[in-house]
Amino acid sequence: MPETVVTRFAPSPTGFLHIGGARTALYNWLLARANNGKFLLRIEDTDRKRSTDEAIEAILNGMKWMGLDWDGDAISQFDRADRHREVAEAMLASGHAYKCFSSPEETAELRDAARAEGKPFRGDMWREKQDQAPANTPYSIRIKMPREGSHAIDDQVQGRVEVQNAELDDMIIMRSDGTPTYMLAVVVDDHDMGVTHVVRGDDHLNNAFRQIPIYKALEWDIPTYAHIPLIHGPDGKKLSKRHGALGVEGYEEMGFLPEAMRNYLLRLGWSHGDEEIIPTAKAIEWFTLENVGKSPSRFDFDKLDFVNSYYMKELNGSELLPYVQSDLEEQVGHALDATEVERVTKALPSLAERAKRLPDLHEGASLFCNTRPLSLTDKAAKQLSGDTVPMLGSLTPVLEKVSQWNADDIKAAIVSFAEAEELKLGKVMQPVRAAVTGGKQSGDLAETLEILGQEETVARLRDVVAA
RNA sequence: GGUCCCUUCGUCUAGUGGCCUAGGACGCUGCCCUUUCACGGCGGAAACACGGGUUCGAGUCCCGUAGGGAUCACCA
Repeated sequence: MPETVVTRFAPSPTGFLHIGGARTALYNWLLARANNGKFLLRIEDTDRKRSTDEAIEAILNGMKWMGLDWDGDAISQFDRADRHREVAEAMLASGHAYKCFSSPEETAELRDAARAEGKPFRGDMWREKQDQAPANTPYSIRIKMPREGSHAIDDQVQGRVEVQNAELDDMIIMRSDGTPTYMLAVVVDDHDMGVTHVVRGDDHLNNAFRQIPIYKALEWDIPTYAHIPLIHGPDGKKLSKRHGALGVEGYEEMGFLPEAMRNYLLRLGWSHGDEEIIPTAKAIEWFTLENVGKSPSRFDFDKLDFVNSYYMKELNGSELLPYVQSDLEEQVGHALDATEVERVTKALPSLAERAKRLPDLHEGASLFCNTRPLSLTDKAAKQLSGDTVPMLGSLTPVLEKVSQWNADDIKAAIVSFAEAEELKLGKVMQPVRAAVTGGKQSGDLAETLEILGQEETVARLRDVVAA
Protein backbone atom coordinates (compact mmCIF):
# COMPACT_ATOMS: atom_id res chain seq x y z
CA MET A 1 0.00 0.00 0.00
CA PRO A 2 1.50 3.32 -1.05
CA GLU A 3 2.06 5.92 1.64
CA THR A 4 -0.46 8.70 1.72
CA VAL A 5 0.82 11.88 0.17
CA VAL A 6 0.85 14.87 2.50
CA THR A 7 2.01 18.20 1.10
CA ARG A 8 2.04 21.66 2.56
CA PHE A 9 2.37 25.25 1.56
CA ALA A 10 4.28 27.30 4.12
CA PRO A 11 4.36 31.00 3.34
CA SER A 12 5.79 33.58 5.67
CA PRO A 13 3.30 36.37 6.31
CA THR A 14 5.51 39.30 5.45
CA GLY A 15 3.52 40.38 2.40
CA PHE A 16 0.85 39.28 -0.01
CA LEU A 17 0.65 35.95 -1.79
CA HIS A 18 2.83 36.60 -4.79
CA ILE A 19 2.71 34.77 -8.07
CA GLY A 20 5.59 32.43 -7.35
CA GLY A 21 4.06 31.42 -4.04
CA ALA A 22 0.73 30.89 -5.73
CA ARG A 23 2.32 28.48 -8.16
CA THR A 24 4.14 26.64 -5.40
CA ALA A 25 0.85 26.35 -3.55
CA LEU A 26 -0.84 25.13 -6.72
CA TYR A 27 1.72 22.40 -7.31
CA ASN A 28 1.46 21.23 -3.71
CA TRP A 29 -2.30 21.26 -3.92
CA LEU A 30 -2.30 19.37 -7.20
CA LEU A 31 0.13 16.77 -5.94
CA ALA A 32 -2.08 16.13 -2.92
CA ARG A 33 -5.33 16.08 -4.89
CA ALA A 34 -3.83 13.91 -7.63
CA ASN A 35 -2.84 11.31 -5.06
CA ASN A 36 -5.83 11.48 -2.85
CA GLY A 37 -3.62 12.93 -0.17
CA LYS A 38 -3.73 15.93 2.10
CA PHE A 39 -2.73 19.50 1.43
CA LEU A 40 -1.87 21.47 4.56
CA LEU A 41 -1.29 25.16 5.13
CA ARG A 42 1.19 26.49 7.64
CA ILE A 43 1.93 30.11 8.29
CA GLU A 44 5.62 30.59 9.06
CA ASP A 45 5.31 33.44 11.47
CA THR A 46 8.20 32.83 13.82
CA ASP A 47 9.71 36.17 12.85
CA ARG A 48 7.50 38.31 15.03
CA LYS A 49 8.96 41.56 13.80
CA ARG A 50 8.05 40.99 10.19
CA SER A 51 4.86 38.98 10.41
CA THR A 52 1.56 40.83 10.22
CA ASP A 53 -2.07 39.86 10.53
CA GLU A 54 -2.84 41.76 7.34
CA ALA A 55 -0.41 39.56 5.46
CA ILE A 56 -2.00 36.42 6.87
CA GLU A 57 -5.39 37.72 5.73
CA ALA A 58 -4.03 38.50 2.29
CA ILE A 59 -2.48 35.08 1.90
CA LEU A 60 -5.59 33.24 3.05
CA ASN A 61 -7.76 35.32 0.74
CA GLY A 62 -5.37 34.73 -2.11
CA MET A 63 -5.52 31.00 -1.56
CA LYS A 64 -9.29 31.07 -1.49
CA TRP A 65 -9.49 33.14 -4.63
CA MET A 66 -7.14 30.75 -6.39
CA GLY A 67 -9.47 27.95 -5.35
CA LEU A 68 -6.78 26.13 -3.39
CA ASP A 69 -8.52 24.67 -0.38
CA TRP A 70 -6.42 23.23 2.38
CA ASP A 71 -7.20 20.38 4.73
CA GLY A 72 -7.77 21.23 8.36
CA ASP A 73 -6.96 24.59 9.91
CA ALA A 74 -4.09 26.77 8.84
CA ILE A 75 -1.34 26.21 11.38
CA SER A 76 0.59 29.01 13.00
CA GLN A 77 4.19 28.07 13.38
CA PHE A 78 4.64 30.53 16.19
CA ASP A 79 1.99 28.72 18.23
CA ARG A 80 4.23 25.69 18.20
CA ALA A 81 7.24 27.40 19.74
CA ASP A 82 7.08 25.27 22.88
CA ARG A 83 7.38 22.13 20.83
CA HIS A 84 10.31 23.60 18.89
CA ARG A 85 12.05 24.48 22.12
CA GLU A 86 11.47 20.98 23.43
CA VAL A 87 13.15 19.51 20.35
CA ALA A 88 16.06 21.93 20.60
CA GLU A 89 16.57 20.93 24.22
CA ALA A 90 16.46 17.29 23.23
CA MET A 91 19.15 17.87 20.63
CA LEU A 92 21.21 19.64 23.25
CA ALA A 93 20.80 16.72 25.59
CA SER A 94 21.75 14.19 22.94
CA GLY A 95 24.83 16.14 21.96
CA HIS A 96 23.56 17.05 18.49
CA ALA A 97 23.49 20.70 19.45
CA TYR A 98 25.39 22.96 21.75
CA LYS A 99 25.19 26.33 23.45
CA CYS A 100 26.75 29.37 21.82
CA PHE A 101 27.50 32.33 24.04
CA SER A 102 28.54 34.76 21.36
CA SER A 103 26.31 37.78 21.06
CA PRO A 104 24.75 38.62 17.71
CA GLU A 105 27.12 41.58 17.35
CA GLU A 106 30.16 39.50 18.13
CA THR A 107 29.02 36.83 15.69
CA ALA A 108 28.46 39.34 12.93
CA GLU A 109 31.93 40.75 13.43
CA LEU A 110 33.57 37.36 13.23
CA ARG A 111 31.54 36.50 10.18
CA ASP A 112 32.43 39.69 8.35
CA ALA A 113 36.08 39.25 9.20
CA ALA A 114 36.07 35.68 7.94
CA ARG A 115 34.40 36.69 4.75
CA ALA A 116 36.81 39.57 4.22
CA GLU A 117 39.61 37.06 4.37
CA GLY A 118 37.74 34.79 2.03
CA LYS A 119 37.44 32.11 4.65
CA PRO A 120 34.28 30.15 5.36
CA PHE A 121 32.45 31.04 8.55
CA ARG A 122 30.84 28.18 10.41
CA GLY A 123 29.70 29.88 13.59
CA ASP A 124 31.47 27.24 15.63
CA MET A 125 33.15 29.51 18.20
CA TRP A 126 31.79 27.48 21.09
CA ARG A 127 31.65 24.08 19.49
CA GLU A 128 34.66 22.74 21.37
CA LYS A 129 34.45 24.88 24.50
CA GLN A 130 31.26 23.80 26.20
CA ASP A 131 33.18 23.30 29.43
CA GLN A 132 33.99 27.00 29.50
CA ALA A 133 30.38 28.08 29.52
CA PRO A 134 29.99 31.40 31.32
CA ALA A 135 27.24 31.73 33.90
CA ASN A 136 24.30 34.04 33.54
CA THR A 137 24.98 34.74 29.90
CA PRO A 138 22.28 34.42 27.29
CA TYR A 139 23.02 31.77 24.72
CA SER A 140 21.68 30.54 21.45
CA ILE A 141 21.61 26.89 20.48
CA ARG A 142 23.56 25.78 17.44
CA ILE A 143 23.41 22.48 15.66
CA LYS A 144 26.58 20.43 15.68
CA MET A 145 26.96 19.80 11.98
CA PRO A 146 28.86 16.79 10.73
CA ARG A 147 32.20 17.82 9.29
CA GLU A 148 33.06 14.69 7.34
CA GLY A 149 31.47 13.13 4.32
CA SER A 150 28.57 14.37 2.28
CA HIS A 151 24.95 13.69 1.74
CA ALA A 152 22.73 13.68 -1.28
CA ILE A 153 19.06 14.05 -1.98
CA ASP A 154 17.13 12.64 -4.89
CA ASP A 155 15.19 15.71 -5.71
CA GLN A 156 12.06 14.94 -7.72
CA VAL A 157 12.70 17.92 -9.95
CA GLN A 158 16.40 18.66 -9.79
CA GLY A 159 17.62 15.10 -9.71
CA ARG A 160 20.40 13.88 -7.48
CA VAL A 161 22.18 16.70 -5.70
CA GLU A 162 25.11 16.18 -3.40
CA VAL A 163 26.71 18.57 -0.93
CA GLN A 164 29.84 18.13 1.17
CA ASN A 165 29.11 18.33 4.89
CA ALA A 166 32.17 20.54 5.28
CA GLU A 167 30.20 23.27 3.51
CA LEU A 168 27.60 23.41 6.24
CA ASP A 169 27.76 25.84 9.13
CA ASP A 170 26.64 25.26 12.70
CA MET A 171 23.48 27.24 12.23
CA ILE A 172 21.42 28.53 15.08
CA ILE A 173 18.30 26.52 15.76
CA MET A 174 17.16 28.44 18.84
CA ARG A 175 17.73 32.15 19.29
CA SER A 176 19.07 33.59 22.51
CA ASP A 177 15.58 34.88 23.27
CA GLY A 178 14.30 31.32 23.25
CA THR A 179 12.45 31.48 19.94
CA PRO A 180 13.11 28.84 17.29
CA THR A 181 14.58 29.68 13.93
CA TYR A 182 13.12 28.67 10.62
CA MET A 183 15.56 25.81 10.05
CA LEU A 184 14.43 24.02 13.16
CA ALA A 185 10.78 24.95 12.93
CA VAL A 186 10.26 23.67 9.38
CA VAL A 187 11.76 20.32 10.18
CA VAL A 188 9.81 19.84 13.38
CA ASP A 189 6.55 21.00 11.87
CA ASP A 190 6.90 19.02 8.67
CA HIS A 191 7.62 15.95 10.74
CA ASP A 192 4.82 16.50 13.23
CA MET A 193 2.35 17.27 10.45
CA GLY A 194 3.31 14.10 8.65
CA VAL A 195 4.46 15.89 5.52
CA THR A 196 5.74 13.37 2.99
CA HIS A 197 6.55 15.66 0.07
CA VAL A 198 8.22 19.02 0.41
CA VAL A 199 7.56 20.99 -2.75
CA ARG A 200 8.96 24.50 -2.64
CA GLY A 201 10.92 27.08 -4.61
CA ASP A 202 14.45 26.14 -5.51
CA ASP A 203 15.73 29.02 -3.43
CA HIS A 204 15.36 26.42 -0.69
CA LEU A 205 17.48 23.79 -2.36
CA ASN A 206 20.53 24.65 -0.29
CA ASN A 207 18.42 24.68 2.84
CA ALA A 208 17.51 21.05 2.35
CA PHE A 209 21.09 20.15 3.15
CA ARG A 210 21.04 22.16 6.34
CA GLN A 211 17.77 20.60 7.40
CA ILE A 212 18.62 16.98 6.76
CA PRO A 213 21.10 16.78 9.66
CA ILE A 214 18.26 17.78 11.96
CA TYR A 215 16.14 14.89 10.70
CA LYS A 216 19.08 12.59 11.17
CA ALA A 217 19.82 13.83 14.67
CA LEU A 218 16.23 13.17 15.63
CA GLU A 219 16.09 9.89 13.70
CA TRP A 220 13.11 11.06 11.71
CA ASP A 221 12.24 10.09 8.15
CA ILE A 222 13.43 12.56 5.57
CA PRO A 223 10.63 13.71 3.25
CA THR A 224 10.76 13.55 -0.52
CA TYR A 225 11.96 16.85 -1.89
CA ALA A 226 10.98 18.69 -5.05
CA HIS A 227 12.53 22.10 -5.61
CA ILE A 228 10.77 23.93 -8.38
CA PRO A 229 12.40 26.73 -10.37
CA LEU A 230 11.49 30.33 -9.69
CA ILE A 231 9.38 32.56 -11.91
CA HIS A 232 11.07 35.60 -13.41
CA GLY A 233 9.54 38.81 -14.69
CA PRO A 234 8.95 39.40 -18.41
CA ASP A 235 12.40 40.98 -18.56
CA GLY A 236 14.06 37.86 -17.22
CA LYS A 237 14.97 39.49 -13.94
CA LYS A 238 13.97 38.08 -10.65
CA LEU A 239 10.37 38.80 -9.83
CA SER A 240 10.77 40.85 -6.71
CA LYS A 241 8.41 43.13 -4.87
CA ARG A 242 9.94 46.27 -6.28
CA HIS A 243 10.04 44.66 -9.69
CA GLY A 244 6.41 44.47 -10.65
CA ALA A 245 5.57 41.46 -8.57
CA LEU A 246 1.94 41.57 -7.63
CA GLY A 247 -0.15 39.73 -5.12
CA VAL A 248 -2.74 37.42 -6.61
CA GLU A 249 -5.38 40.00 -5.73
CA GLY A 250 -3.64 42.19 -8.29
CA TYR A 251 -4.47 39.64 -10.94
CA GLU A 252 -8.00 39.43 -9.69
CA GLU A 253 -8.30 43.18 -10.10
CA MET A 254 -6.90 43.02 -13.60
CA GLY A 255 -9.75 40.75 -14.50
CA PHE A 256 -8.33 37.27 -14.65
CA LEU A 257 -10.38 34.21 -13.78
CA PRO A 258 -9.04 31.87 -11.08
CA GLU A 259 -9.34 28.90 -13.42
CA ALA A 260 -7.28 30.74 -16.02
CA MET A 261 -4.65 31.58 -13.42
CA ARG A 262 -4.46 27.96 -12.38
CA ASN A 263 -4.10 26.80 -15.97
CA TYR A 264 -1.50 29.42 -16.83
CA LEU A 265 0.55 28.92 -13.70
CA LEU A 266 0.42 25.16 -14.07
CA ARG A 267 1.66 25.33 -17.63
CA LEU A 268 4.44 27.72 -16.62
CA GLY A 269 7.02 25.16 -15.69
CA TRP A 270 5.03 21.98 -16.12
CA SER A 271 3.79 20.20 -19.19
CA HIS A 272 1.77 17.29 -20.37
CA GLY A 273 2.91 16.82 -23.95
CA ASP A 274 1.42 19.51 -26.16
CA GLU A 275 -1.59 20.22 -23.99
CA GLU A 276 -2.23 23.91 -23.42
CA ILE A 277 -5.78 24.18 -22.15
CA ILE A 278 -5.84 22.16 -18.97
CA PRO A 279 -8.90 22.63 -16.77
CA THR A 280 -8.30 21.91 -13.11
CA ALA A 281 -9.99 18.52 -13.22
CA LYS A 282 -7.57 17.43 -15.95
CA ALA A 283 -4.68 18.93 -14.05
CA ILE A 284 -5.49 16.79 -11.05
CA GLU A 285 -5.65 13.76 -13.26
CA TRP A 286 -2.36 14.45 -15.01
CA PHE A 287 -0.12 16.16 -12.47
CA THR A 288 3.16 14.52 -11.58
CA LEU A 289 6.36 16.03 -10.29
CA GLU A 290 8.46 14.44 -12.97
CA ASN A 291 6.95 16.70 -15.59
CA VAL A 292 8.04 19.82 -13.79
CA GLY A 293 10.71 21.67 -15.77
CA LYS A 294 14.10 22.45 -14.31
CA SER A 295 14.73 25.92 -15.63
CA PRO A 296 13.21 29.20 -14.49
CA SER A 297 10.44 30.69 -16.59
CA ARG A 298 9.26 34.16 -17.40
CA PHE A 299 5.84 35.53 -16.74
CA ASP A 300 4.03 36.39 -19.97
CA PHE A 301 0.83 38.43 -19.93
CA ASP A 302 0.03 37.74 -23.57
CA LYS A 303 -0.32 34.07 -22.93
CA LEU A 304 -2.26 34.64 -19.71
CA ASP A 305 -4.65 36.82 -21.70
CA PHE A 306 -5.12 34.06 -24.21
CA VAL A 307 -5.84 31.47 -21.55
CA ASN A 308 -8.14 33.86 -19.72
CA SER A 309 -10.16 34.63 -22.83
CA TYR A 310 -10.56 30.93 -23.40
CA TYR A 311 -12.10 30.40 -19.99
CA MET A 312 -14.31 33.46 -20.30
CA LYS A 313 -15.80 32.00 -23.46
CA GLU A 314 -16.57 28.81 -21.57
CA LEU A 315 -18.92 30.66 -19.23
CA ASN A 316 -22.51 31.49 -20.04
CA GLY A 317 -24.22 34.80 -19.48
CA SER A 318 -25.45 34.24 -15.96
CA GLU A 319 -22.08 32.83 -14.92
CA LEU A 320 -20.36 35.88 -16.33
CA LEU A 321 -22.76 38.42 -14.86
CA PRO A 322 -21.48 38.32 -11.24
CA TYR A 323 -17.99 39.17 -12.46
CA VAL A 324 -19.10 42.33 -14.21
CA GLN A 325 -22.23 43.60 -12.54
CA SER A 326 -20.80 45.88 -9.90
CA ASP A 327 -18.24 47.46 -12.21
CA LEU A 328 -20.91 47.86 -14.84
CA GLU A 329 -23.26 49.59 -12.41
CA GLU A 330 -20.49 51.90 -11.39
CA GLN A 331 -19.83 52.75 -14.99
CA VAL A 332 -23.42 53.51 -15.97
CA GLY A 333 -24.17 55.19 -12.70
CA HIS A 334 -27.19 53.21 -11.55
CA ALA A 335 -28.18 49.77 -10.34
CA LEU A 336 -29.26 47.54 -13.18
CA ASP A 337 -32.97 47.02 -13.50
CA ALA A 338 -34.54 43.72 -14.56
CA THR A 339 -34.61 44.61 -18.26
CA GLU A 340 -30.98 45.59 -18.23
CA VAL A 341 -29.94 42.46 -16.39
CA GLU A 342 -31.77 40.41 -18.97
CA ARG A 343 -30.19 42.23 -21.90
CA VAL A 344 -26.70 42.12 -20.42
CA THR A 345 -26.99 38.44 -19.59
CA LYS A 346 -27.96 37.71 -23.16
CA ALA A 347 -25.19 39.84 -24.56
CA LEU A 348 -22.34 38.63 -22.35
CA PRO A 349 -21.42 35.45 -24.23
CA SER A 350 -20.90 37.24 -27.50
CA LEU A 351 -19.04 39.99 -25.66
CA ALA A 352 -16.78 37.31 -24.20
CA GLU A 353 -15.92 36.26 -27.75
CA ARG A 354 -13.82 39.35 -28.14
CA ALA A 355 -12.66 39.97 -24.58
CA LYS A 356 -9.36 39.14 -22.96
CA ARG A 357 -10.05 40.29 -19.45
CA LEU A 358 -13.17 40.82 -17.37
CA PRO A 359 -13.13 44.63 -17.66
CA ASP A 360 -13.43 44.28 -21.44
CA LEU A 361 -16.81 42.79 -20.73
CA HIS A 362 -18.44 45.61 -18.82
CA GLU A 363 -17.13 48.12 -21.32
CA GLY A 364 -19.15 46.39 -23.99
CA ALA A 365 -22.04 45.49 -21.72
CA SER A 366 -22.71 49.10 -20.81
CA LEU A 367 -24.18 49.50 -24.27
CA PHE A 368 -27.10 47.36 -23.21
CA CYS A 369 -27.97 49.59 -20.33
CA ASN A 370 -30.26 52.57 -20.46
CA THR A 371 -27.90 55.46 -20.77
CA ARG A 372 -29.54 57.63 -23.39
CA PRO A 373 -28.59 59.84 -24.95
CA LEU A 374 -25.45 57.94 -25.85
CA SER A 375 -22.15 59.71 -26.01
CA LEU A 376 -20.52 59.06 -29.35
CA THR A 377 -16.91 58.27 -30.01
CA ASP A 378 -15.17 60.42 -32.61
CA LYS A 379 -15.30 57.62 -35.06
CA ALA A 380 -19.02 57.09 -34.55
CA ALA A 381 -19.74 60.78 -34.79
CA LYS A 382 -17.90 60.88 -38.09
CA GLN A 383 -20.00 58.05 -39.46
CA LEU A 384 -23.13 59.88 -38.40
CA SER A 385 -22.69 62.94 -40.56
CA GLY A 386 -23.92 64.01 -43.96
CA ASP A 387 -26.67 62.04 -45.65
CA THR A 388 -26.46 59.06 -43.33
CA VAL A 389 -28.66 60.91 -40.87
CA PRO A 390 -31.66 61.28 -43.20
CA MET A 391 -31.06 57.68 -44.25
CA LEU A 392 -31.43 56.61 -40.63
CA GLY A 393 -34.48 58.82 -40.49
CA SER A 394 -36.13 56.70 -43.16
CA LEU A 395 -34.93 53.45 -41.71
CA THR A 396 -36.31 54.09 -38.26
CA PRO A 397 -40.01 53.69 -39.17
CA VAL A 398 -39.14 50.51 -41.03
CA LEU A 399 -37.63 49.02 -37.90
CA GLU A 400 -40.54 50.29 -35.88
CA LYS A 401 -42.82 48.18 -38.05
CA VAL A 402 -40.95 44.93 -37.54
CA SER A 403 -43.55 42.79 -35.81
CA GLN A 404 -41.40 39.91 -34.63
CA TRP A 405 -38.35 41.48 -32.98
CA ASN A 406 -35.74 38.83 -33.60
CA ALA A 407 -32.38 38.88 -35.34
CA ASP A 408 -33.58 37.20 -38.53
CA ASP A 409 -36.50 39.52 -39.08
CA ILE A 410 -34.47 42.57 -38.15
CA LYS A 411 -31.81 41.62 -40.63
CA ALA A 412 -34.40 40.96 -43.32
CA ALA A 413 -35.92 44.38 -42.75
CA ILE A 414 -32.55 46.09 -43.05
CA VAL A 415 -31.62 44.13 -46.15
CA SER A 416 -34.83 44.94 -47.99
CA PHE A 417 -34.51 48.59 -46.94
CA ALA A 418 -30.99 48.70 -48.39
CA GLU A 419 -32.19 47.12 -51.61
CA ALA A 420 -35.07 49.55 -51.94
CA GLU A 421 -32.75 52.50 -51.38
CA GLU A 422 -30.11 50.96 -53.66
CA LEU A 423 -27.53 51.15 -50.91
CA LYS A 424 -24.82 48.69 -50.10
CA LEU A 425 -25.59 46.74 -46.95
CA GLY A 426 -22.55 48.12 -45.22
CA LYS A 427 -23.68 51.66 -45.89
CA VAL A 428 -26.74 50.97 -43.80
CA MET A 429 -25.29 48.66 -41.18
CA GLN A 430 -22.32 50.82 -40.24
CA PRO A 431 -24.33 53.92 -39.39
CA VAL A 432 -26.92 51.92 -37.50
CA ARG A 433 -24.19 50.34 -35.48
CA ALA A 434 -22.63 53.71 -34.77
CA ALA A 435 -25.95 55.22 -33.75
CA VAL A 436 -27.00 52.36 -31.51
CA THR A 437 -23.67 51.58 -29.87
CA GLY A 438 -22.17 55.04 -29.85
CA GLY A 439 -19.03 53.51 -31.27
CA LYS A 440 -18.59 50.75 -28.73
CA GLN A 441 -17.42 47.40 -29.90
CA SER A 442 -20.24 44.95 -30.41
CA GLY A 443 -21.08 41.67 -32.07
CA ASP A 444 -23.47 40.81 -34.84
CA LEU A 445 -25.59 43.87 -35.45
CA ALA A 446 -28.98 42.18 -35.83
CA GLU A 447 -28.32 40.20 -32.70
CA THR A 448 -27.30 43.33 -30.86
CA LEU A 449 -30.53 45.04 -31.85
CA GLU A 450 -32.58 42.03 -30.83
CA ILE A 451 -31.08 42.04 -27.36
CA LEU A 452 -31.43 45.77 -27.04
CA GLY A 453 -35.11 45.56 -27.83
CA GLN A 454 -37.22 47.37 -30.36
CA GLU A 455 -38.16 50.29 -28.19
CA GLU A 456 -34.61 51.11 -27.13
CA THR A 457 -33.26 50.66 -30.66
CA VAL A 458 -35.78 53.01 -32.16
CA ALA A 459 -35.25 55.54 -29.41
CA ARG A 460 -31.51 55.57 -29.95
CA LEU A 461 -31.94 56.03 -33.68
CA ARG A 462 -34.35 58.91 -33.05
CA ASP A 463 -31.79 60.54 -30.78
CA VAL A 464 -29.32 60.64 -33.63
CA VAL A 465 -31.83 61.75 -36.23
CA ALA A 466 -33.07 64.54 -33.99
CA ALA A 467 -29.62 65.79 -33.13
C1' G B 1 34.18 35.01 -3.86
C1' G B 2 32.58 29.64 -1.96
C1' U B 3 28.69 26.11 -2.74
C1' C B 4 24.45 24.54 -5.50
C1' C B 5 21.06 24.80 -9.72
C1' C B 6 19.80 26.02 -14.76
C1' U B 7 20.60 26.84 -20.53
C1' U B 8 15.56 24.16 -27.38
C1' C B 9 12.02 29.77 -31.60
C1' G B 10 10.96 36.76 -28.59
C1' U B 11 8.01 33.82 -24.50
C1' C B 12 5.94 28.96 -22.35
C1' U B 13 7.37 24.32 -23.81
C1' A B 14 7.59 18.84 -26.58
C1' G B 15 11.86 15.99 -27.03
C1' U B 16 14.62 10.53 -22.03
C1' G B 17 20.62 8.22 -28.61
C1' G B 18 18.22 6.93 -34.60
C1' C B 19 10.74 8.53 -35.48
C1' C B 20 14.10 15.75 -35.50
C1' U B 21 15.59 18.61 -42.70
C1' A B 22 13.43 19.80 -34.07
C1' G B 23 6.79 19.45 -32.88
C1' G B 24 2.84 22.48 -30.24
C1' A B 25 1.08 27.10 -27.93
C1' C B 26 1.25 32.59 -27.11
C1' G B 27 2.96 36.74 -29.67
C1' C B 28 4.30 38.58 -34.69
C1' U B 29 2.88 38.05 -39.84
C1' G B 30 0.38 36.72 -45.24
C1' C B 31 -4.25 35.07 -47.19
C1' C B 32 -9.46 33.60 -46.57
C1' C B 33 -14.21 34.44 -44.00
C1' U B 34 -16.87 39.20 -42.78
C1' U B 35 -21.93 44.68 -41.70
C1' U B 36 -17.49 46.84 -37.25
C1' C B 37 -14.27 44.53 -33.71
C1' A B 38 -13.26 39.82 -32.72
C1' C B 39 -13.59 34.49 -33.37
C1' G B 40 -12.34 30.84 -36.86
C1' G B 41 -9.64 28.40 -41.17
C1' C B 42 -5.17 27.85 -44.19
C1' G B 43 0.01 29.48 -44.61
C1' G B 44 4.88 32.11 -43.03
C1' A B 45 9.28 33.96 -40.34
C1' A B 46 11.44 32.23 -35.81
C1' A B 47 15.35 27.92 -31.48
C1' C B 48 18.92 22.94 -29.85
C1' A B 49 24.46 29.04 -25.88
C1' C B 50 29.69 27.71 -27.43
C1' G B 51 33.86 24.14 -27.67
C1' G B 52 35.63 19.38 -27.02
C1' G B 53 34.72 14.28 -26.39
C1' U B 54 31.77 9.17 -26.19
C1' U B 55 29.03 6.65 -30.25
C1' C B 56 27.99 3.78 -36.56
C1' G B 57 24.75 7.96 -35.02
C1' A B 58 23.78 13.51 -30.00
C1' G B 59 19.01 18.53 -28.94
C1' U B 60 19.27 13.90 -26.12
C1' C B 61 25.34 10.99 -22.53
C1' C B 62 30.35 13.07 -20.44
C1' C B 63 33.89 17.22 -19.73
C1' G B 64 35.09 22.30 -20.24
C1' U B 65 33.79 27.57 -21.40
C1' A B 66 30.30 31.38 -21.37
C1' G B 67 25.73 33.30 -19.62
C1' G B 68 21.66 33.29 -16.07
C1' G B 69 19.81 32.10 -11.21
C1' A B 70 19.81 30.61 -5.97
C1' U B 71 22.20 30.65 -1.42
C1' C B 72 25.99 31.83 2.17
C1' A B 73 21.50 35.94 9.02
C1' C B 74 20.03 34.94 16.36
C1' C B 75 14.89 36.24 7.89
C1' A B 76 11.86 32.66 6.12
